Formats: sequence, C-alpha cells, structure tokens
Amino acid sequence: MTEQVLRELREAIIEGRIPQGEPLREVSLAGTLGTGRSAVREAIRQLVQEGLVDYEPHRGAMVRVMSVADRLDVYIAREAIETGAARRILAGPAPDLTHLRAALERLGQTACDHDRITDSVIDADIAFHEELVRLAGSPRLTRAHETLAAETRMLLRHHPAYPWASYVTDHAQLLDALERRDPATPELVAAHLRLSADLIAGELAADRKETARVN
Amino acid sequence: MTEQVLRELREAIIEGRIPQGEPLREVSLAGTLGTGRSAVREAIRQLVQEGLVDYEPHRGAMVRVMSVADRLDVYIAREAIETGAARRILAGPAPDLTHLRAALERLGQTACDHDRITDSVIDADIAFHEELVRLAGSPRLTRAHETLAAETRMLLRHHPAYPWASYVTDHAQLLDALERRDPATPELVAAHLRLSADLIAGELAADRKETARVN
DNA sequence: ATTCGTATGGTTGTCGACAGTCCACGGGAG
DNA sequence: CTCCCGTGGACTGTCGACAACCATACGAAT
Repeated sequence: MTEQVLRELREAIIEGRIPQGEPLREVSLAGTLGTGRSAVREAIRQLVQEGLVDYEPHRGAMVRVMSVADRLDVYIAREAIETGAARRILAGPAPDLTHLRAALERLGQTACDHDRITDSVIDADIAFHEELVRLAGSPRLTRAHETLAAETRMLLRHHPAYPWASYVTDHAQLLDALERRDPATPELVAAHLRLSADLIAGELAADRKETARVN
Repeated sequence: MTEQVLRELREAIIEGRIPQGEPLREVSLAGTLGTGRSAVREAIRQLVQEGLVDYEPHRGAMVRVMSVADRLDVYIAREAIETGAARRILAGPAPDLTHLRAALERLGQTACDHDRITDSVIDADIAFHEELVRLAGSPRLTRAHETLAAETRMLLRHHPAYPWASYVTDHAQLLDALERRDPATPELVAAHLRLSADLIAGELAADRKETARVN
C-alpha cells in the first residue's frame, strides 16, 4: 500500500498537480489518500531519493523547485552514466540487443501514432535509455539511472522541445551504432543528451536575459 | 536518533561485525540498540539505498553478500561517475582546487603515518574522490557517488591490495592533471580505478580456478 | 518603532500494538 | 519413504498516540 501512495504522489508531482514548493504534510496526505502516516512517510523518503522532493529534519518535505540548473544537471548526470554504460558495452562482448530493438520499435510506434511528445512517447523514451544502461550489465549504474527516471519524466513532460524530425532517427542511430559496435557510440550518446541539455541552456540564457531586463 | 542507528549499523556492517547474509530483524536490533522499530526501519531503508543491505517485501532485510562481480561493479560505476565528473570539470572553467589539495595533503599525511591502508587512510581516499566529483558541480553526480561511498569503504577495508608504492603518487598525478587541465585526465581517473578493479578481477579468476578444481 | 521573549499552534520524531503474511515444522495420506 | 496439506511461530506492514521540536504571532520593554 505504500507502493500505491508512492505511485500516486510521484504521478501527481510529475504531472504538476502538486505544484513546486508545495509542502507535503504527512497527516494531510494520509487523510487524503486514505492511509496512515507510515506509508506516506516511506513514500516521501523514496521521493527524496528520486530527487522530486526536498526534505529537512523537523521541517518536513516539499515538492522540489526545479531550477534551470537542476534541469541541466539531470542531463549532466545522465550523460555521465549513459556514456559510461556505452563504454562498458563496447568493452565487453556483444550483448543481446533484442530488448533494445523492441524498445526502439515501441518508440517509433508511439511517436508515429502521436505527432508530439505524449506520456506514452516519454515512457518509450525512458524505457529505451534504461535498456541501454541495463545492457552494460552494471546493477549500480542501472540503479543510479533509475533514480533519475522520475526527474527525466518530469522534464520531458514540461519541456518537450526536442527536434521532432530527428527524434526517432537519433535513437535509431544509437541502436545502429551499438549493433556496429562503433567506438564513437559514447560520443553519440553524449551528443544526443546534450541536444536536450542545450535547449534547456538556451532557456537558461533567456531567463538570465529576462531577469537582467527586470533589474 | 535514527541517524545514530544508521551510523551504528553501517559501521558494524562495514567492519564485518555483522556478517554477510545475516538477517536484520527490526525488533531484535531495536532492543539491542535501545530504540524503537521505526528508527531501525528508516536506517535499514537508507542502507538498502547504499547497497549494503538486501531487502525483500515481507521477507525482511539481510546484510548483502558481496560477490566478486559486485565488488567489480562498484568500480565500474565509480569509473563512469568519476570520469564523467572529470570530463565535466575540463568542460567548464577552472575550478577551485584548494579542497582537493587539502584532501591530497591529508591522504599523504595519513599514508605516511601508517605504512598500510588503515581506516584513516580510507577516509582520506574517499574524501579525495568525493571532492573530485564535487568539483564537477553536479549535485546528482555527487549524490550518486556518495551512495557508493559505503560500499567503497567496505571494499577498501577488506581488500586493501593497492600497490602501496604508487598509492599516494597516483592521487597526486590526478590532482596534477587537473591543475594542468590535461585532456587525458578522465583516462587517468579510469586507469586509477581500473587498477583496483583488475586486482579484484584477479581474485575472481582465482575463485573460478578454485571452484573449477573443486568441481 | 524595533527588538527580544514568550506562548501557542502545528508538524515531525518516535514508540508500542494489532493485523497480515511468509516460512518451517509436523502430521497424514498415498 | 515421499509428498501434500494444515498449523503454529515469527516477522513485517500498518496504524494511531504521545512527546519533541520549530515557526509564527503576540506582547512588552527599551
């Protein structure tokens, strides 16, 4: 039942139904969700680990306010982890790419059905990248990447600016590079992630400009 | 008070006072540590995040049995994170290396005082690498690295086979490369970590040989 | 008017108790 | 003798209650 509370809260935060900066009161949430305080407490702890919630002792938890720097940081961390995974894949024997192909297939299918980034496209995207990291065969890298999944989902949902024309083909190129065991695969992964990061960085510059004009 | 329980349990597991595979009963530990079940529960959750404890719903927690593959994996994950951090440092402006120099100083001092790897040397080692990652300015990378600290400490304590002659100089080379902003710094970091990993891999080979002979 | 001290409401930290679940042991049938 | 089923014990999952703590609002003194 704590799992149910966790999913409920996570979804509510990602969808923005609970706004950023909103404090999460344990008793209140317990009453709303029809459960006890323990379950809410556990769920909040997990959400803290996932980076969706800030927490201070004796102060309580609040939905994290994601600054532009934070959003960039998600991609910085993902770049380190995913390129490391790619390097690891190339270092070892050729892995079974069946699941990755299937993930790409689902990504192409959902992207074809909808002509913009929807939740199903986001799910397929994240599934693709998680499978990529999983192929490195490192439980700890996979774990580290999974903790970033919630934030990634949040970013993709509120910041869906990726060049739609090359959205699927870029992922296909990653798979292709992996199939050919191209030594440049890590750089390709980095470039793919940096594309999203640069779009956010542009937003950061716009913010700077905006605040500068105000001041 | 949950923090106290956490430190107590973590230290006991790292030192091996609680053997691997030992189940962690909440009531029992609560009685032993003179606290309630909640504190023990919270501490166990954190230890699960740190990879020291395995957990299954309705089954309880047990001290994780670290296979050789697991020990290797710690270094695989660290290599991805730390090389990513090094790349990030080189990509940005030159950071303030004061703290890193101080960490190296402490490392050299403790290594000079003791002629083998002791707990204080381990602390200095981990502090050095954590500062290295911190310099990348990525909270998420730092966080991911911190979750590996406990396992790293455990490994260094039970597997202190690093070429002692180059132990300090290798770290000094890392700092030097960072000061010179050497583009090869990430490879240097990777080599440093792979040295430890290879020693463990040798142990893995020995294990394989041993089991093969038994069979 | 400002600042310090105090009080008060609300929230988290912690605890013990009850219910649900899993596992191991034991008994009976084949 | 082996296998299946039932039962008991122990442990975790969950809950509500009490205590500790923090923050804010209010009042008084300077």
